[in-house]
Amino acid sequence: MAKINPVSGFPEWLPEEKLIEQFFLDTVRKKFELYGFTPIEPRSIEPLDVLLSKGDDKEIYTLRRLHEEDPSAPAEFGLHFDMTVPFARYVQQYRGHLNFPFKRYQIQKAWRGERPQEGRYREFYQADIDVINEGDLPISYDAEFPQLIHDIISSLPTPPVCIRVNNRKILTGFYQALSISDAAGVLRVVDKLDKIGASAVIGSLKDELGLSQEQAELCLKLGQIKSSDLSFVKEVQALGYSHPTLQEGLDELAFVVAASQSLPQGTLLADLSLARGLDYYTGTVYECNFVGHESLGSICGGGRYDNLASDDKVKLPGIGISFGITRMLGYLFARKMLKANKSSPVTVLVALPSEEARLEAITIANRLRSRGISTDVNHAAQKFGKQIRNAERSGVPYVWFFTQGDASSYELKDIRTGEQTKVSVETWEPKPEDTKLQVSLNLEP
RNA sequence: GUGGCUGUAGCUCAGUUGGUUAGAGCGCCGGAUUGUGGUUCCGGAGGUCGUGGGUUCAAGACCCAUCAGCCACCCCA
Repeated sequence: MAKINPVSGFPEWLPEEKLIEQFFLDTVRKKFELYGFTPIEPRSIEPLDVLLSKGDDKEIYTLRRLHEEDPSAPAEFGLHFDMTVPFARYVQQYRGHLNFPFKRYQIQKAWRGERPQEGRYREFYQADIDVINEGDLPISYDAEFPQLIHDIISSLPTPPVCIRVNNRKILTGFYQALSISDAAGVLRVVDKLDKIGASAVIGSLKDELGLSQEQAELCLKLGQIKSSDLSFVKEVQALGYSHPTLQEGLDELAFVVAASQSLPQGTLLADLSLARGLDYYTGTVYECNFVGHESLGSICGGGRYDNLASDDKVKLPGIGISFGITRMLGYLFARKMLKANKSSPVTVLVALPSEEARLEAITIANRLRSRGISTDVNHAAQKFGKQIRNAERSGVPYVWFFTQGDASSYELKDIRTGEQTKVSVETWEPKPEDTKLQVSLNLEP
């Protein structure tokens, strides 16, 4: 092998980190199933025209064969950059085999060619849930997602989440009432309010989009409205403009906010500057941050799309959100904020007293394994001190000692307490906390 | 994709205006401790200074390119 180097944007975890990642993925998966979502795993590649169908400004990794007949021909396939667009294709393709409303989850890697930095990678896990229906999808589905997001984040060893929510109809309806034609442009600018500030938003709206001073100020005022309860409705109405789409959006957002009032204070915030990507969202949009770690950016986001999977005859509206698992982990790992109780799946290390005793050690290990206890045999007949140290370094909680040919000699040392007791290979059981990976959040550093 | 900062042992970092054999702490390995870890003490290994090229009598220090990490833009998980 030639030079070994990392590849920019393609993170690789160490074993302890991978165990933690697996813990995150498992936790999320169980919650998804708890809420009634069913797994699918569409292929990682899509025809380029599918990937580009909702916008052509994507940074896509394309795919080609080394021995292609015509190496200069344009690539036909690309790696998917999210789960939603391929899901829409999947639903259309298998519609006859699916039951609606179809609630599915996908936990897969996605690839984007963007320039990497912390929290932004070229290869990363997304944990994605969507519900899609034929005909109409009631607003009550929109209202379920904040509860679900809060439940999932609460079950992970991360900082608490703040879920910001908005409805695109409020923004587009309001802009129509103001006779603004370039709604998408305004969305893009107002979405940056938190980052660039009020005066820069006004400036961009006027200089780049040609809005009048009055239009720009009204767009800004709308975007500055935030509330954790229903008071945003009156604030919007106080601006003095009405439009059917605007009213529809207000009603929907009010429903979502009202349904989420049982969440802890500060978890849900109606934020009328929130717009998100321009490609397919048509109604409710969500975006989530870790409280106190806003610089990381959004760790979960999504929304409602009414037209993504629809064709001329049948409407297939859907709502989906995606959790940025790799983004969270990269950030938490870099700050050493995650602590695990073990760094190896092994529960028991059988100490090897001599090379001649190896077969017996393997027999002991296999007995334990047959009862579901993850067991390893030390690789060499080292001094016991070293064997204990090996266990300690791998995060293995127990070391099993025996004298060759003497089944009554079995003793088990808990290396966390130093305690050593006589045990039987047929009856000893580890405590649940010994076998189960536990990850905790360390906010101190 | 655009712009900026950074890159010296496994890790965190020193390294004078370019000058001979590149250092420290932690970690790692061995021993004290003759088969039961974590403390202490003693000893040891480990670096073509990210990589490639250039300037110079001389480059870890300067220049160029490239790769990687981070930051801002862009976009979003």
